[in-house]
Amino acid sequence: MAYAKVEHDVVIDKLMEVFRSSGYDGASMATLAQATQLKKASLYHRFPQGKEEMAHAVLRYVATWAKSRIADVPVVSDSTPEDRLDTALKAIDELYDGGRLDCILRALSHGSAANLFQKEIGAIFETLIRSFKHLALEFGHNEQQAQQLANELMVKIQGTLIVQRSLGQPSMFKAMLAEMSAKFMKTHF
Amino acid sequence: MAYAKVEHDVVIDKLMEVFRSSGYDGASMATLAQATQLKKASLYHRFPQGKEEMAHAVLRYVATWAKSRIADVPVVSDSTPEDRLDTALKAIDELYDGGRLDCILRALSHGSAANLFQKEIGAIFETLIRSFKHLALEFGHNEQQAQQLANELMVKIQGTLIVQRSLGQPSMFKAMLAEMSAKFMKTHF
DNA sequence: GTCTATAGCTAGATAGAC
DNA sequence: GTCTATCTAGCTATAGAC
Repeated sequence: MAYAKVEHDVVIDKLMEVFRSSGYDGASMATLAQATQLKKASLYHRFPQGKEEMAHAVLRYVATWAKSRIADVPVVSDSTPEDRLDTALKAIDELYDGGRLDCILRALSHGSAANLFQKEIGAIFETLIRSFKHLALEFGHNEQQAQQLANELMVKIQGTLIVQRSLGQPSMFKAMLAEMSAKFMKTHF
Repeated sequence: MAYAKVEHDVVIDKLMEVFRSSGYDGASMATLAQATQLKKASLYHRFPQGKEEMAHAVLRYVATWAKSRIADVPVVSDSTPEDRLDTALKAIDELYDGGRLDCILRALSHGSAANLFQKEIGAIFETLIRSFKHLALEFGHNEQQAQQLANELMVKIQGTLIVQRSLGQPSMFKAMLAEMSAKFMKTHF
């Protein structure tokens, strides 16, 4: 590639920001160009298929993020399960800026994008669920409990983002993460 | 009004269908006209402020629905709390067609609509939460438990709709409603 | 109240200079 | 790789006949 890799990452990050806040249909080429500080024609040079290719690139970035920040935490670390859960949930908290930001996966799941990225988005959700399920197993939960906890975490992340926004109560997200953390650590006897 | 009221309701229903599936930004006047079987100019006659006024009308309709189908259930009925909870949750299940449909409140909460309808949408969420909290109190839950259960139900409705769609597992929504129903009925001692 | 027709604009996308 | 300039299609919105 002829352009610097770091700059490409910055472009991806800016594209993600626009898709996340505006949605796929709400993100225009003009907006995306302004955010990346590139002209529209330059964006088409990097992403010949336009918006759709940009969204794919963003989702590849998110998939990489999920693997490195969530899935690979148990692998690279030799710390306790408590530490690894804390690290993973802190990454989630950071990703959504304490619940203030929309979820990019949801933003690319609706409107005219409903069927375009379904497969990639589903795979990312599955990666996240599998990762948190493994963590739950480490705490001593059985197979079914671990699966339920991981599913519940995903559901509550998505649901809390929506309800918190609509109710204007910015404390819900962090409270939910703390509550779910306690649920993971508390094995039932 | 010069047009029949029943027809107006049909128009509102079709508008809601488009906003829900396409989102606010994805819903074009052409699409809205086609869905209502009216021409664009006729839509502007009924809704002089265009899309924004249509969305407001849809949200007024949803607020009425929430009051009549959820909030007023305890009032109009002299049945048991179990029956009333069942009726309310069946209304929710019907509203989302078993989790297959997007939530209109979420569809009108993002993109360029993010700040346009926040107040109305928040009020509808509050109505729903208040209603389910009252139901929880009837089952003997204390103030704090009832509030938590009602919040959890809202969060799980929204979150399950998203996760179910992305994972392609259409059974999650009904299972979640059944699980939450059990939680409402089971008072902790 | 409904329609046809159209104005004025912005969308996504491309050509071609540098 | 980046840019200016431009195309066509679709968008919101309105004028005015019936």
